[in-house]
Amino acid sequence: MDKWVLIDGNSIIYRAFFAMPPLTNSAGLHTNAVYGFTTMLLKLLEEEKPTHMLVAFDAGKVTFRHEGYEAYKGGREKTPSELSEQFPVLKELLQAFGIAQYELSGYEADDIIGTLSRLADEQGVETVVVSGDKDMLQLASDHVTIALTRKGVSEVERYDPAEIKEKYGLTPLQIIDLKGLMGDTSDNIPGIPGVGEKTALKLLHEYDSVEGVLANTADLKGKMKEKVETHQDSAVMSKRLATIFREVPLEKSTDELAYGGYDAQTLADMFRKLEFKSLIERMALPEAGGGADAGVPAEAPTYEVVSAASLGKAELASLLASSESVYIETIGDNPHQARLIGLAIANGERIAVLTYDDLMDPALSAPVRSWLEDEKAPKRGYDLHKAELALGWIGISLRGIAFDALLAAYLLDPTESSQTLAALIQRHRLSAIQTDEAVYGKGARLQVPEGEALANHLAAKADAVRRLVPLLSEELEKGNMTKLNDELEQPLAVVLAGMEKQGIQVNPAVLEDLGAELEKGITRYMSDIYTHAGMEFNIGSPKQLGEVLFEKLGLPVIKKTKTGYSTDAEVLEKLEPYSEIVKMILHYRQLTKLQSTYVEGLLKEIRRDTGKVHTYYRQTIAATGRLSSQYPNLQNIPIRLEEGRRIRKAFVPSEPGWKILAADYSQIELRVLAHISGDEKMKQAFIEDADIHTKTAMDVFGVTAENVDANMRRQAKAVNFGIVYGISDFGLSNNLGITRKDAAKFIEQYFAVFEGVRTYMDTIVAQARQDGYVTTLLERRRYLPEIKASNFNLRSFAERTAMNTPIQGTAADIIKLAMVKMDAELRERGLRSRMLLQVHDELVFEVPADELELMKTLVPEVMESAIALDVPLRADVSYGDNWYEAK
DNA sequence: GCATCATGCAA
DNA sequence: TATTGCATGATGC
Repeated sequence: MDKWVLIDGNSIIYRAFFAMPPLTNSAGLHTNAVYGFTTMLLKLLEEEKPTHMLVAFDAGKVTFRHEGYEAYKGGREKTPSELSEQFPVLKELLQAFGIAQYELSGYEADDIIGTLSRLADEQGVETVVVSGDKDMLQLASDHVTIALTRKGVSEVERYDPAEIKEKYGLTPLQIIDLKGLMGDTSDNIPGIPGVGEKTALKLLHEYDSVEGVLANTADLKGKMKEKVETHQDSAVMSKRLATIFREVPLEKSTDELAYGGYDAQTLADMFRKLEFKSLIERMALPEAGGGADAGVPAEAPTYEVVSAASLGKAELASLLASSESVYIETIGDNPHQARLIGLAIANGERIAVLTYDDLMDPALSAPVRSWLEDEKAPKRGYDLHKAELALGWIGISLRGIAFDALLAAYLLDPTESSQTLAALIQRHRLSAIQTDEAVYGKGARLQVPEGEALANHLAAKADAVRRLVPLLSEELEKGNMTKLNDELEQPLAVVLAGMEKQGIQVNPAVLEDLGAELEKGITRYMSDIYTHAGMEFNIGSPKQLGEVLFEKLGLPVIKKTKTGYSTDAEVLEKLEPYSEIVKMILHYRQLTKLQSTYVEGLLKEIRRDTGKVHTYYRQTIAATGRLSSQYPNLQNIPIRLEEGRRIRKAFVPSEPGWKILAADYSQIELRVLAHISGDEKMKQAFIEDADIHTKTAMDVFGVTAENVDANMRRQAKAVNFGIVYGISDFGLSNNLGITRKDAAKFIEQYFAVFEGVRTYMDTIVAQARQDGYVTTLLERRRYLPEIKASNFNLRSFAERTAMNTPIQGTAADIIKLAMVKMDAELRERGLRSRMLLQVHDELVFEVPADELELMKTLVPEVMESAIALDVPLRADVSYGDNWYEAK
């Protein structure tokens, strides 16, 4: 049985372009639309198993539809160059897939598809038409189903005539009448002005067709009658424009559409050119390519893989002494619970592999263990931070970390989504290694091989590190980041591991009591909400909640998400006046959030044996240079509302009589801004240690300190925040609930006062445009390729990022410096106090009573002197019996 | 089982 | 259509 799949190429590539995040290969070619198209193709091939396939394209600019209506498809924005450059690529890709493509001068893709689907219908061939355009529904029939893309491209929704009937109450052909009445702004088809989908459907249910409506205008009333009568011609013309022409003189026989599968080698070469690594992986395409610029194939290893067990004592000792790299393998995302798989130690010719079992055999592993723990034996590796934790939990302390390829790769491009070894190797055009997923599988299918397969993979990774180290070092040097790496990030990794291993004590009783209290509140609100709604439903489901609020109770819809009604807190606050249920829902949300994320979530993370939680700070995630925190995230523990703030009472010292001491930078980001912009007015404010938001209000509103009221200060504060985030009038207006015009006025007034800030913002954007990147005070770098995009949204985002990253990133640099210095201070002074947490602008310690007075001065001193700026840095310190009290 | 979405917490 | 993150429950494949 034949099965045809007909694809509307133009429609799908457009959808793909706007649905996919920007993506370029290393040659700078945009590939996102082609990527999206490809994922859709793969899905179709798998699900439909077509015998015949065709991708149709529009040809030329003028089609028969323009005869008599020149404005057809007028008013469309020009295709962005980022997309138009992908058309030839797509056509090449289709060739590689072996899929037929067709275009015919004077006709659009949908006419070609219309004609072919008519033939399919006549011959009774099962056919699927794929498009993003609802017009295509008119082609549906007993044999032809229409697959419309839905959110993204790879997901489609299928329609046969019955489903169209169900959804619209129309036959496929009536879809044409629908468009005749309602028009289509994207094609510049007018329809009847003022008639939208709702009205059009109502009319069609009554009168069947455009002609039917026009013949019965007498039945209509008022405005509606007037509109329909005035725009009769328009409706008729619109219907004509919307009608897909199904008699195109095809110069192609349907035999030419036969699909015989793709050639794996050809496709792999194409994917490599596009750098679709994940797809090569997913489809298990061959590694080596025949093409000129195909990826670098895996070469025969230049090293010998040996089991450490098979080496003589002397041989092993000499290999360790001359080691060039080490790779330590763990499985599991949380390094505190990760399973240590094994390790490989490489010098040029020989790579020794130890499995976990080998490592647990004291006789065998003693020399390796002492090498790992030897501060003087330099280790060059990959993600040694994680390795240090995993080793730490089995009683081995990793010392002497000299270079970390992951950290270096992050500094070289902190936005790169994949920093895996396989990806790094490929980016540097070194001979390929297998991905972890290919070797281990993932999720439920995760299976670590034994013996040689595992040894070879570990060895390949150790070898990969060995080859990457000199390349990455050199690139760091070129980017002026050697010092940042060697003196800040690398030492910090060790400091972080120490903090993480130490952990922070959590008192479960505090959480359990709070949990019991929350439970009561949750039960109460739940029953109140059910009573008020007149039914029971899952309040936690935005979908069900939306149905209750907006359909059952009829509250006004404020905002929509891409899947339905929005019910977020911002929306609910606007709905408060309409129904008492809204406030209950807000309270319910607040309590359940605390219960599930903070009470239950935190309890789950407490180690049974020690009563502590051990977070994992990730040093290679945030594009700005900040840390992030996982398992649990201790950087988002509630503080703003009292109810949530009480969670902090559970964080206590791990030794009796000790205190929790916390110190936070005051206004560090605005101080950084004052420094890097050099704005005199702002610098002066900090030199005087003024309240910056009040000072801003005074200057922007032109009043004296006494005349700054709370509202003025609040607005000034919002503007200051906006400045740090890369301001836009839209963003500020949204935040302050004022018009965009007023917001723009505010910003203008602000810039009139802080001229240096304006100059800085202009300069940094220009610089980003010129260099392609921005830097922080310590030369941390972030590339912003989209600063040159023609797409307004992409470009604006890049511009805001250019403004924000040097500020947020420099603040991150500074607290990281303070952490490294603080750690050294504690050591050198032989103090027992321990640094436990970092929360972006705050450091948290546990401190014995006899060190409290010293630490109260030492911590802020170290933080304030971490770096000298043109304005003073200020850190406020506080302490108490738990984190809540340290406020 | 897995990915994605909506939501909300922090700086 | 304001910057950077992470965890949760619901949902749909």
